[in-house]
Amino acid sequence: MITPKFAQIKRFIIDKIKSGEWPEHSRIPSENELTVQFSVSRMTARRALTELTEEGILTRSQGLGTFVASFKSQSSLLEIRNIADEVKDRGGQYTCNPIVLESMQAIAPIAIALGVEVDSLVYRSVLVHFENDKPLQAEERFVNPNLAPEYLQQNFEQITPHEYLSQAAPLTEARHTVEAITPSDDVCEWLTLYNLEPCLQVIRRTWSSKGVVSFARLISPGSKYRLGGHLTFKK
Amino acid sequence: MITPKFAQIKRFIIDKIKSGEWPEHSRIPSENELTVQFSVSRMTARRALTELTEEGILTRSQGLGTFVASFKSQSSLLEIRNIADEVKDRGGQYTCNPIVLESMQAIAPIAIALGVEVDSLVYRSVLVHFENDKPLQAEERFVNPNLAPEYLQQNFEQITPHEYLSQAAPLTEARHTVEAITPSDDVCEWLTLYNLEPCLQVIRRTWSSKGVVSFARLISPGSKYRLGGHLTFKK
DNA sequence: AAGTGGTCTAGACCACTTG
DNA sequence: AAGTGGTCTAGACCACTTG
Repeated sequence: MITPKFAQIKRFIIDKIKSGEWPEHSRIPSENELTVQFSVSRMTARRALTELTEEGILTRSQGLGTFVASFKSQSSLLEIRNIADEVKDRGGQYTCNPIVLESMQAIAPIAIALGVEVDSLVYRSVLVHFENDKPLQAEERFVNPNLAPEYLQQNFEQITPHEYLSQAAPLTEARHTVEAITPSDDVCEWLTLYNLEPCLQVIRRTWSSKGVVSFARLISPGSKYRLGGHLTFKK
Repeated sequence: MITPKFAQIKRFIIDKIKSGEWPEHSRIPSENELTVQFSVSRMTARRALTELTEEGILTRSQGLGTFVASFKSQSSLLEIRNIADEVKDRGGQYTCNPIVLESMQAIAPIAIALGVEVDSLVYRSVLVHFENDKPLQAEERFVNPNLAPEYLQQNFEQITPHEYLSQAAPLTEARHTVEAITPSDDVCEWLTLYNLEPCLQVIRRTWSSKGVVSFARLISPGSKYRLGGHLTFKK
């Protein structure tokens, strides 16, 4: 099996919604109807509906049915933006300084995050993104070599890791955590921080259809970087 | 049935993690082991593990097992959640300590953020949210009195400002910025921080159909709070 | 009464990892 | 070879909403 059945049903529903055939707030087929239509068990149809509900695309009501949620509520607080574009968009001069580019043996937490075997080879890059020659963000990234075998051959002064990986293995999913940290010695060196200024750390795992592509720590001085977001609610 | 079985298993796992019995990154029982232990079907044990994984509490690897993820509190960047629910959902005891509840004259930045005239009266509240009697988040909020005239009469030990305002003036829109800061003296006092630990600050403006309802600063110790997010890409 | 979603069972086959 | 998580089946009973 290449694409799981529940994923096919999700795709089918998303396509109906995107095409406009199933408008906002309209009722969509019930679990039982999908069960017949796709010749699957109810648990499988249900999984598609449950996941789309968690993703904010559908809403469900016991006894009533399943409905298309409002489109507006789907905007995300954290867009995945390419930092080079971000800097250029606000008129800054973007440069990048690669510091490390290597293969290494994955210790357990990295192997687990990447979904590879412990001690297998993974790629690691460390680079610093500059805005107008001032360090804006340090990026330490671990890459699954199976999904991006030519990662180490790239010239990261020309293309950001995020740009390259988006081409090499199209993203299907990302998870992040955001926290405030005291920078480690490494980070202070990378960002040339002389004081222990609070830093904003984003940890991001990205998936393509074949699995986890990479696992990155993005660290920026608190005084120079913030994240912004915008949400709209239904009704 | 009062508490579903999958929820009981989730609670069991969370308790083990909170008690320290199952430390960070340790392996926890497999689906099959839980199946025996709780006399449930594998699908039910699996549901508990799947949901905890989506909540960022566990990580899973095919062939390897299921592991405890890091400890810090998580919240979704993609939705506006009520902090009381967030704490309760992970099995913590939620309490709230209101510190300030007053009307004041709006200085310029606050008046602008709220869309009212400079020097007009606005409401201000400061309260601290506790998880298991430890300060988790300080909240300083400025409220537009035209849209929530009875704000100061509420008992914020019973209902959070966010809950109350959601009822009083249904939200239509929110904007936030997230950044890492060094806590001010005020914040250190509110959170009883003795060191200048980096803090995560979320600034949030919320709108109802009639305008800006409130403007809040939510500040949490970096060691105790993180935001999490989950994105799915569509094609 | 009929349909909906919510929970659950007791199986099955599979891909993946480890000994 | 044995254990792990990932997908799936064909049923079941339930609470809830509607006609």
